[in-house]
Amino acid sequence: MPTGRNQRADATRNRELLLAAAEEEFTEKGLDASVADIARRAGVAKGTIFRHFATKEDLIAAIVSGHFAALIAIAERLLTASDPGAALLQLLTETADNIRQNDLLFLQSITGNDSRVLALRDELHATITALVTKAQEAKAIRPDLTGTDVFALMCTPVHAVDFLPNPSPDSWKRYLAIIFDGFRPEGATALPVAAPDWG
Amino acid sequence: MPTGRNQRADATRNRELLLAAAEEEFTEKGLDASVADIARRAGVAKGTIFRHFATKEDLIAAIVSGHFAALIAIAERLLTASDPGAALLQLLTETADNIRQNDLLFLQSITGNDSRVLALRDELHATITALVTKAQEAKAIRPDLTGTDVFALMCTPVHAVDFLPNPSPDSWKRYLAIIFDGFRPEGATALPVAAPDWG
Amino acid sequence: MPTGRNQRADATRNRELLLAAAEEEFTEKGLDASVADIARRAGVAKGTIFRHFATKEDLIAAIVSGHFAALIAIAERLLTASDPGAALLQLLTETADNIRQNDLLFLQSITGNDSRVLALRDELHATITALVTKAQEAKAIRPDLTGTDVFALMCTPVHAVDFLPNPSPDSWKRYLAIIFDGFRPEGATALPVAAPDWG
Amino acid sequence: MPTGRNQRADATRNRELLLAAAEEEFTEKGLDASVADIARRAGVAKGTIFRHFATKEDLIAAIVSGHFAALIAIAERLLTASDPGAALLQLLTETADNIRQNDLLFLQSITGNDSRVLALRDELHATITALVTKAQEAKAIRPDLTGTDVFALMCTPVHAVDFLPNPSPDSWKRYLAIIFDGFRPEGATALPVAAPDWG
DNA sequence: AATGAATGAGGATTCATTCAT
DNA sequence: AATGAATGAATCCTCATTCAT
Repeated sequence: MPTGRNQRADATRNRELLLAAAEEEFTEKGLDASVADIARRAGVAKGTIFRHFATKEDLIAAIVSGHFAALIAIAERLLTASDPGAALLQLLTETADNIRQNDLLFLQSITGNDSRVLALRDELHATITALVTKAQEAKAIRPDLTGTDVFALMCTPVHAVDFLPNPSPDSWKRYLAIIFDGFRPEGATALPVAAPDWG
Repeated sequence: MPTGRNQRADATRNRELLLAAAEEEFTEKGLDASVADIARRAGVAKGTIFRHFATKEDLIAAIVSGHFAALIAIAERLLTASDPGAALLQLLTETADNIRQNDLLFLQSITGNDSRVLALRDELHATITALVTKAQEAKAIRPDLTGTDVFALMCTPVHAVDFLPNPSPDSWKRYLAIIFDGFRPEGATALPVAAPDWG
Repeated sequence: MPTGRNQRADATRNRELLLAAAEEEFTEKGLDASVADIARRAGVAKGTIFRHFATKEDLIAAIVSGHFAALIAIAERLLTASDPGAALLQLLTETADNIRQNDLLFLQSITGNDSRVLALRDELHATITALVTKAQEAKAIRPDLTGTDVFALMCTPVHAVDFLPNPSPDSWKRYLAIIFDGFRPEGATALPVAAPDWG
Repeated sequence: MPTGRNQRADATRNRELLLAAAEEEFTEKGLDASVADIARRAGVAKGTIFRHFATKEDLIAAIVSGHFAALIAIAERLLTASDPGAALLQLLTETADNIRQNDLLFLQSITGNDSRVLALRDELHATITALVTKAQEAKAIRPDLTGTDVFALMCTPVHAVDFLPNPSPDSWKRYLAIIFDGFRPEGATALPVAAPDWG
């Protein structure tokens, strides 16, 4: 016996289906994935997509927001870890793993105006910065590194894999290890340019 | 009255104009830059573009080929340098600098079928591998690194900058330095996964 | 707990709310006013509108019917006035005033098939014809004018205002006066074409 | 042997075909006539319409402009007539005749921002005002009438016909005669409202 | 070889209407 | 009776590509 609650449950399910379908389509076809294809993949009518997301851009913002939120959760959890250096490496590992399945990095380019996305991005940046500071106090990473640097480099291991002819699903771990080795405090080269501002 | 020779000269010039205009447009607007805008920027008619490049994809392949060729030239020149470690760093620096001006990375996604582009990419990969080997023989970089690894990581300094809210034009130098620090042989962490195959 | 009676009362109220909201929306946005906006303005769900009016066209027909009914009431009241000429002018004045607030003229274009609207229109035409005849018997207006003529010209004062760059709300009175001056019997020009048939 | 000139001639012809088709479609279906239908009627592809008119609104502006230009030509020609009163009547006659075939009055509603249309409208208004002044100096029409009044009333004879169940193509002449009788100077009623401003 | 007009498939979005709850 | 989610046809417009000149 379906209640009003059930109806809402159906709509919620459609929303999830759409987000999932959109992620897959965007991953496969990039930003030009069509709303029609997303709807088809989700098994709903084209119009339904606009009930849930007023605009294609809104849909993208929702996806990006979801990922940022997930990354924030990861980072906050790691903030209480006992070994700050390991925690930072763990953050980068989980981040890359989260991103690896759906490389939505390019989606960010469109969400530059969405205040919700921007707020989440700032929050993630702040949490990462806190983690970086802790790791530096523990002398686990080089002292000239900033949270902004880590934020910028966070996705590069996954991205590096994209330039390979036959990307294997695990190679990002290799590139993360190399980059993290660049974070070591011992024998670090003096950096040629000052750290970029965040805001 | 233009002679056959002159006409050919004009056509060649148009080709160059179109390639230059296309690079600028793609840099500014990404893959969605329109053929019409490129033609307008080059100062030729829309139809002319298709006389030179059968397809928008062909045009992109031509651009990407040009950049690969430039990178190959750089790499080959550095092959004869006396300090192989410095040469490798120099390669990555010049590559990033070359890319920074016209980020054509996204263009690669489309050229996966173009045999000319693939051949050039293979050639670049081979030259980089030779440089890497020399640097390893000189013990300038860690021995577990492969040419494929360097190829994959080559663009990441530039890409990292794209994730910053206010990208400053020089920040890639900072990220290249950090990543290159990860190439140091001393105290390198054992890499968790094997190097990916190239072909 | 609403009883059957209460529910019916609610439904009636909803119908009125919808009609009022629809008039406002149509006035503001023309025929393209959306059913969704009307529902929102009325404070009911979109589905409810279709319980009351099977079709958007039906809703429009209901509005037009209401206005025709109002005009009929005005005309019938004036049928008993002592000065038939003044009564005719009064009819045109009240009509224009009624129309001015909600220009529903454009709505008529759609209701050409609705028998209820057509019947009301015929009734209004008949009443106007009676008023015209009385005015002619009193020699207040030119004898070659027909009820059909007056019906046709009835809305023109309001419409004339629409062609002005800055319409002022009272200008229709000016145009009604001018047109009504064309109704004067003295010195009337012979009309070049016969009066149109009504049905 | 077709030259560049011929090609241009073809394009010009398509432009005319499109304008004609658009007028017919708009006349039949109102502002909601679809671009696709217009293209089909003109016998060209949908895309062609946008080569000639960047926007549906632009197309409408072109139509309205054409009509305003025609009316201006009529008015200017009549400015030199010997009998100014007859000239004014003639203007209204030719205007109505011009408009009768394609009632594009409603199209004006959309062109409120198009400076070209606005300029033509102002020019027409000015010319009409000149004609009115001349007619008043000749005591052919009432002295309290303005060019703005005539502009506003210009289309009403045609519009009146639209409210008839079976509009006959000539009835507008009847309504023009009636309205023009309202312009007579003798026995004119004092107008209840001041003449509206133009700009 | 160059031009630019024409083509038509494809894209995002809107909206009247239907339907499950 | 009311709700609001889902539908899918229709709309304006864009753009790579073709073609007549």
